[in-house]
Amino acid sequence: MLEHETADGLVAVMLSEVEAYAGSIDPASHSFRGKTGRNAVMFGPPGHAYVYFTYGMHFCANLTCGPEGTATAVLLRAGRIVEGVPLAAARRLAGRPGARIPDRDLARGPGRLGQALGIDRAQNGVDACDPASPLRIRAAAPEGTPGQISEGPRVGVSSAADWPWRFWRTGDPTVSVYRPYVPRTRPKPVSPSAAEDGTIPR
DNA sequence: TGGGCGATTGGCT
DNA sequence: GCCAATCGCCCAC
Repeated sequence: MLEHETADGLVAVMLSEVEAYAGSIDPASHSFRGKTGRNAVMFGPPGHAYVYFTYGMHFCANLTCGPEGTATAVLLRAGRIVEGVPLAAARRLAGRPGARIPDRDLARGPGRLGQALGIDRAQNGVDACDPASPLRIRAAAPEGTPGQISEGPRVGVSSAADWPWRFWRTGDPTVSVYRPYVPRTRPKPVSPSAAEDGTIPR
């Protein structure tokens, strides 16, 4: 379980889905090509939050897990909000007047989970194992039947997509919908004639 | 230094 | 099912 406490209140999430990323040996990992300003936290000690901004609008959270220097982490893909549901819903609905979101969808997906918890750049690098940290892991008794964990390919990665490093609670309705990687279609041609004569490269 | 594209999402056809 | 939104990262030039 993970919780984030801000001036607005506290939101806690029981994680239902994660993905593993393995540093320099994993072509799909942000840390595959070495240490940069963005991924520096991944190279640090375990138990810290690695937050990245993607698609111009989403903050996704990871927890580093391997020894310092290994740049291994788990992406927090989905979970069930167990505390602070009204606050999580308010964050998810901001800018969308009239919309309604089922509770189970509040943190169903990495971008949604980040928004529901109020995660942003300020949490990058914080020690989630420190009880005094605003963003911290919380011990929780396992729910349901032990051993009900499924595994499968990771979502949205363009390389090593077949590595079965996504793990989720079998049958949990808060697990995100799987979408296989699909290459983006190229931007529309700069001129109709260029498109017709096939000079636009794939 | 420029431009393609991403560990995504929500709205519309 | 398809596509726009939106911006920072990072590789290639």
